[in-house]
Amino acid sequence: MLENFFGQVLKKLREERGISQENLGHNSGLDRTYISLLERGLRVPTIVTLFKLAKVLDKKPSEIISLLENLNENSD
Amino acid sequence: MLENFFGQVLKKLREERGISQENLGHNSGLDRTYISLLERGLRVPTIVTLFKLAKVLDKKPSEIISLLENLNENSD
DNA sequence: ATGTGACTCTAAGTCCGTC
DNA sequence: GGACGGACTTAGAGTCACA
Repeated sequence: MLENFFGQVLKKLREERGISQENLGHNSGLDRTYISLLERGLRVPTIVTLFKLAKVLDKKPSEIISLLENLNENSD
Repeated sequence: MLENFFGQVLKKLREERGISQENLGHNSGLDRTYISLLERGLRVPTIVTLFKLAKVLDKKPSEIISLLENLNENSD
């Protein structure tokens, strides 16, 4: 369920920044609808995409992965 | 050059564990030739693949990403 | 401002092999 | 044991129209 966890984390971080999917998409060079796919767990990003998103969210990529680890531990 | 950095890190961690590409591939459920592609910087993994590799390498996925960040900072 | 379906295109990942 | 190639299948990257 890593896709879903990533989606949850992404949405949470985005909302913490108070920006829209549209804004995040634009500033990371990704399509708005693609952000939507990620947040709904319908896509799993490559690490390149992870780095792009992290930059706009003002987080280290490793911090985002770390959040994922926490969710992932309590589930398999 | 994120692909190249990931390849370097992967190779380093694998050799530290003293296992072959074949072994890493088998234990992570990935193809041996794909491990080779990753190490040579010809492919970039998804985060799902990252988690699979990290497990066999006995590292946290975030630790691996962290190593990447260090390499990446001094280059763009 | 977002969800969703229906795409196309490219890259992830596999499987065969040779050197 | 690993580099490298070809041919392949699957899934991510990226876009658009519409609700």
